[in-house]
Amino acid sequence: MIDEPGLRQRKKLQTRTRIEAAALDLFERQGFDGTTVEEIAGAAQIAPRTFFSYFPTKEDVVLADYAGRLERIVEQLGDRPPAETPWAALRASFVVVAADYDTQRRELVRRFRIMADSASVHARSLQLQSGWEDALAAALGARMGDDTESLTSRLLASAALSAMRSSQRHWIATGQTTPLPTLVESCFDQLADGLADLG
Amino acid sequence: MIDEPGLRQRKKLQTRTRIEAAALDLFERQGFDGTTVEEIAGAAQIAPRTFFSYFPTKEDVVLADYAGRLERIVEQLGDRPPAETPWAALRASFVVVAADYDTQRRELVRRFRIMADSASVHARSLQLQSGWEDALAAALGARMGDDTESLTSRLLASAALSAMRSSQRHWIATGQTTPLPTLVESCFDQLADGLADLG
DNA sequence: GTGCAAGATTGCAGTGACTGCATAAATCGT
DNA sequence: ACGATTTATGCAGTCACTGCAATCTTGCAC
Repeated sequence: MIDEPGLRQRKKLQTRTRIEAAALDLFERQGFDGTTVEEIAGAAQIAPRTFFSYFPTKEDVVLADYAGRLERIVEQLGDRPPAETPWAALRASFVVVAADYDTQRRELVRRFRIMADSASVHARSLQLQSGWEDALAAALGARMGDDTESLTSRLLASAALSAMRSSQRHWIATGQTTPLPTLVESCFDQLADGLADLG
Repeated sequence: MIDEPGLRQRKKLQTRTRIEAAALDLFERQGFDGTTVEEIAGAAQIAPRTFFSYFPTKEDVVLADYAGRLERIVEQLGDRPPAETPWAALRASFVVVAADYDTQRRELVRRFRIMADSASVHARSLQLQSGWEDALAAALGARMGDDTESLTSRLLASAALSAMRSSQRHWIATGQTTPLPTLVESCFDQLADGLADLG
C-alpha cells in the first residue's frame, strides 16, 4: 500500500509548493491586499484559473498547513489514556503540536507576520480554528460519554484554543525567546488551577 | 449637550432600520449567500451604492449591534472597584451584558440563526470578537499595571470570551431554557475554579 | 424666506476574488 | 500506442466593494 508517488502527484506537489513560495514572497513585499491572484499565478507560472484548484481562497495559501495540525491534535487526543482527565489529555495533545511549531519556527513566523498584516487572513484563521473547536468539542463529548451538545466540552475546547492562541501571540511578540511548548504548558496550567486568583 | 435629534439624524436612523429589517427578512427567506446587496437596497428603497454608507460589509447588517456591546463591557470593566480580582471584574462585566441579551432575546436569536447559516457572517463575528479581545486585554493590562504585552491579560481576555461564546451557543442550542446570565456565571465560575477536575 | 455650506444620495465605471463550463493537454494503466 | 482519467486553461459571468463626481437635501445664518 505504499504509493510510489507517480509523476502526476510529484508535479502537483511541486506546483503547490511553487505557488506557496511565490505567494508568500509577494505578500511580504507588497502586502497581502496589495497582491492579486493574477500576480501570484504569473510568478508561479500557472494560469490564474488554476490557482483555485490548489487553494480555495487567497487567504488559504498563508494558512496552508493549518488543516494538518487539527488532525494531529485530534489524533493525539484519541491516543491519550481514557483514565486521564479531559483537560490533562488536551494539555498533552496541544503540547505535542506546539513542539512541531518550534521545529518549523522560521516558516511559521513568516506566515504569522503576513497574518498580522492582513485582517482577512486573520479572519480566515479564526474561522478555521472555530472548525477545530467543533471537532475538539465532539471528540471530548465522545470521550466523556455525552450524547448531547455539552456546555462543558465546548468550554474545554474553547479554553484550550484560547490557551494556544494566547501562547502563540506571546511567542511571536517576544521574538520566540521562550519555547512555545513551555508557554502552552504555562497557559494550560493556569486554566487548570483556575483564574480566580490571577493578576 | 442633549442633542435634539434633527430631521437629518432621524431620517438616517429610519433608513438604517429599514435596511436592517429588509436585509434580515431576505436573509431568512433566501439565505445570506442567496441575497445580493442589490436586492436589499431595492427592498429598503435606497440605491445600491447607498448601502455601503450605512454598513461597511453585507455581513455587518447581521452583526449591527455588536459594536455597542464591547463598549458596554469595557465601560463596565472601568466601573469595577480596583480592589477586585481581574477575573471577578470580568465576570461581573460580562454578566451585565448577558442580561441585556436576555432582554433582546427574540431579535438576537433571529440574528444568531442567520449567522449559523452563513460561514462568512460567522467569520466576521469572530473577527469582531478578536477586536474585543484586544480591547479587553488592553484594559486588563492597564488595570493590572502592565505596560508590556502581557501573556496573562491576553489569556484572561481570551478565556472570558470563550466563556461568553460557549454560553451563547448552549443558550441557543437549548432553546434558551436557562437564562443566559446563569450560563455565563457558571462558565466563569468553572474557569475561576480551574478546569483540572472537570469531566 | 433666501442663500450658502455641510451632509446625504446616487450613478458610473472599475477592481478583484471566485465560479461554472467547455476544451485542450498531460499522464496513467493496459 | 491508445483509450480513460486527471489536470490545466480560457472565457464569460456574478457579486462585493470602492473612488469619484454630480445632484439633491437639510441645517443655519442673515
